[in-house]
Amino acid sequence: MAPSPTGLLHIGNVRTALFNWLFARHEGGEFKLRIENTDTSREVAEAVDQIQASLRWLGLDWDGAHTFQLDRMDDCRRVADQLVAEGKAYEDEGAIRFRMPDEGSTGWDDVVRGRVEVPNETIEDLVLVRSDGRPTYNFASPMEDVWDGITHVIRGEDHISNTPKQIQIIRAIGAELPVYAHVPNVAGADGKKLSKRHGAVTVEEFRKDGYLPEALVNFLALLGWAPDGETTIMAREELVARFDLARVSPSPAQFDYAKLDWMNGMYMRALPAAEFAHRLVIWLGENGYDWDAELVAKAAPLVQEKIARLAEFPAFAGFLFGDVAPDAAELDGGGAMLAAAADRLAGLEPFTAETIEAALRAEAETLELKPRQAFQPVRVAVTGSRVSPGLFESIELLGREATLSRLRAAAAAAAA
RNA sequence: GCCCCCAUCGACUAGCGGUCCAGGUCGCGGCCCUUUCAAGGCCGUAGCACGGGUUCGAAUCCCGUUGGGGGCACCA
Repeated sequence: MAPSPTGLLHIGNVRTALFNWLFARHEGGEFKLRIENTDTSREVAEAVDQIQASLRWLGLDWDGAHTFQLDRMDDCRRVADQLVAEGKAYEDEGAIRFRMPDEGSTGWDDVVRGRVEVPNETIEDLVLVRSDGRPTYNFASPMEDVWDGITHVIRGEDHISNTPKQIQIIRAIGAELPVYAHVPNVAGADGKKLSKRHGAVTVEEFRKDGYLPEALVNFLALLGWAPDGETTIMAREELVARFDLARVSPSPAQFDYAKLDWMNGMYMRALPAAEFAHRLVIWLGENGYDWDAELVAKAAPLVQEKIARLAEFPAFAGFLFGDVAPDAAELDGGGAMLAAAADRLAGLEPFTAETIEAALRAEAETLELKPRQAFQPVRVAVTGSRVSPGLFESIELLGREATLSRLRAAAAAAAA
């Protein structure tokens, strides 16, 4: 994988990186991380650390230390001089340009696209070394592929037009060509390049939105690849075991956030309760919520089946961690039920979901209310919302004291 | 303008000449379950871009059209 250190990792690049990683792990090869920093003017200081943090979070581990393209500046310079000496390149206003052939064509067998052939007359003499001595990407990149013994170059389809240029350079120095595979782009719902206006695009944003890395990886793997058309949920090991570069589709895929949400929900529900609670605690901590970890752990089982992303937790279970402000209009004339519920719960022993449910159902019957009519005002009063985790479990967790004060305040508001 | 790439339900895809009046998943609609919301179960909706070939036979092969994407930097 060869990102340029210009900012946060884009999800489209991650998908490409994932294909590289899956391929390398499946084949028992190595996955290398190279930072392409020959454009010093666009470099962002923290980018390298951020890129590595994102890859680690996703579990895409690379082999050996990461390398910097600019470190090969002198080596590139030497090769360029050699090419000039051989007449294969020439100086041009302080820069060095490669002499592209004018006739014939340059082609390769792309693993995902098949044979690609480009007429040489459409390829310009490209700059190898800038007038300030720094090599360009199109020169340094193939050179590094050769020096690092890269066997497979798996990259985005935007590099297709660079490939014949890089092939010509590698041929000029008499080295062996790597295998090329150009994977399709990832587009937004409108078919255009995935960008901010479509939603989250950087790994950090997905993390902040509460997606699980294993769900994101599973989803991304299916963007342009499928093992058989039937299997959808696949753990990391299964993805590695079944991944096949040749089965990657050549047509671009649209990023479907709704399907990602569904898949993330599947992964969250499949987590052991303790692990789910742990993830919640971590996420809350990373996102500025200073909530009691023990209470979070107790609330976790109540929400595990009901939310699709960790970030939904605060809105859904926040009533356990702070005051609520129910909308009087939503109490829906439940004054009698609210007051009676408070009375019933006041002396209830033990105070458990089971006994709470029995008490409230008994009251509903007394008042001749349907469950829905009876419980909804109570839910609004206690949780501050018409949508919440299970009512009785929520009340038990909230505790008698807070529940009674909320019920009484709401009863008063409903009566007013 | 030139070069390259792509084309199956709204989306992701299976399909690599007959077993496809096209299968799976998401979404969407309906029903069931139900204290809300979800989850879960059942049922349903919807597609081979178009036109020519090749062939006994085409979603599958070839050509063209149309549509979409990418690239034409001393960016990567």
